[in-house]
Amino acid sequence: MSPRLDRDTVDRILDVAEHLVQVRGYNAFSYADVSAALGIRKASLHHHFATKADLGAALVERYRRSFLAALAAIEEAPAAGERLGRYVGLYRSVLRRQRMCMCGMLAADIATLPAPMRRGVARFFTENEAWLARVLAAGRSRGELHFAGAPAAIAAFLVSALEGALLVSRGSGEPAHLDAVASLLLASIARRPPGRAVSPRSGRRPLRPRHRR
Amino acid sequence: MSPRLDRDTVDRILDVAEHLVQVRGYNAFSYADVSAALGIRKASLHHHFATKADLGAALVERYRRSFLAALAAIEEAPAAGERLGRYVGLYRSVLRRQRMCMCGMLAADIATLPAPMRRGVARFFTENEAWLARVLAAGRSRGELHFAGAPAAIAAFLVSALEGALLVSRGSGEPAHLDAVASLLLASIARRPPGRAVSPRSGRRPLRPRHRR
DNA sequence: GTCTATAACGAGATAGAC
DNA sequence: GTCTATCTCGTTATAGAC
Repeated sequence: MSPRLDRDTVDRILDVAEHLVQVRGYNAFSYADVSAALGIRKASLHHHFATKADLGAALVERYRRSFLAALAAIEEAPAAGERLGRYVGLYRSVLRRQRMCMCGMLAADIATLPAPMRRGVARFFTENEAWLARVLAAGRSRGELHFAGAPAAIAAFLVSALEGALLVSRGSGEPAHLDAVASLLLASIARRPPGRAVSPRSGRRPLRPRHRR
Repeated sequence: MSPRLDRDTVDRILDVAEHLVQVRGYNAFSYADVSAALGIRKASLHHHFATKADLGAALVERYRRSFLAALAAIEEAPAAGERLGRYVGLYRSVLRRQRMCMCGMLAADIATLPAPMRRGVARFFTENEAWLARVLAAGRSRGELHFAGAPAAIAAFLVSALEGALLVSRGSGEPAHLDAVASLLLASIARRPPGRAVSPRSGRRPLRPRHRR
């Protein structure tokens, strides 16, 4: 009975566990940590998630779905540039909250994860890249974006750069790292301003902050 | 006495531990793992590294120095393009050996590391980027490379993209990921062919595989 | 659904013989 | 320098009362 309360507890457990994984990694958080944060006993946690592997699998599944939902929300923006800006914003927000992308963190832990978690992590990245590739392809065909090569390759590139920027920002203790990378990424793909004549050096300037005409 | 044998044992311990960290992370390897791999008892390991924190600090220090040495070796190549190619090759080699960059891995674990390790990891990234920035600046001033913006920003960008490519390659189970990213990176910085006139669309093409011309 | 209590194990670390 | 033996603690997990 009382499926409502049950649901809530499960969600609260997942919230805390997700945060812990994003900050400490899968192997450096325990039921005791979740227990302390929630004011609930370890044994009670096992009632909701029998094993840590079960908890981990639920964690990945929820994160993946919620990320996909965020991507779907971004598609409501009509302009490709806006979509990319918001996509990058997802990563900025992760860093602002002093976390790592949960699946990026789990990618580091991959060798130690149970198989269902590994599959979920792989799926997160392939779906993430597939979505990006669609946005890129649509944006280019509408003349809103400018890049050469396969959208899938650029998508892989964007995901790598953003995940890496989160990682290096943590490692170097320099949060501005991500902003520098994000600016370069967006500028290198944004449409060149159409009014601008082709000056000899107009070639490539991956640096300027976006918007601007 | 017998400092020779001592040295060797220390090195073998560090070799095994480094591998374990690159594959499993700092929190998912133990003295028991090293012990088993080396055929030496746990207590003997403690003779060489009193605590895991000591072992970890030595690990970071050695990795950082050895990476710097690899960078110094790369500088023997006179051409900037060649230097960058070899730099990217360092990352390719890590992936080929089915590992993660050790400091990239430790960047994920950063919240759980003892302070000396954290400092070593941060230093690894700043030195790494500083070296790259120098290579980029020199290459551009000699007309061998082509990019806009501060070399330091591009350096941060390259490191992020490569670390991220290693990470995502692991997470997605798709090793080709890194190759795609590496090609895009090198192409976006390589010198534009001088013979080529400035065509209306020559603007920006971060995409095409280098050489050609 | 939550609790207390406890089992079973592996981790990092130490003492002291050889 | 390496060993055996042992300690202490934290971890995942279970049993069974409330």
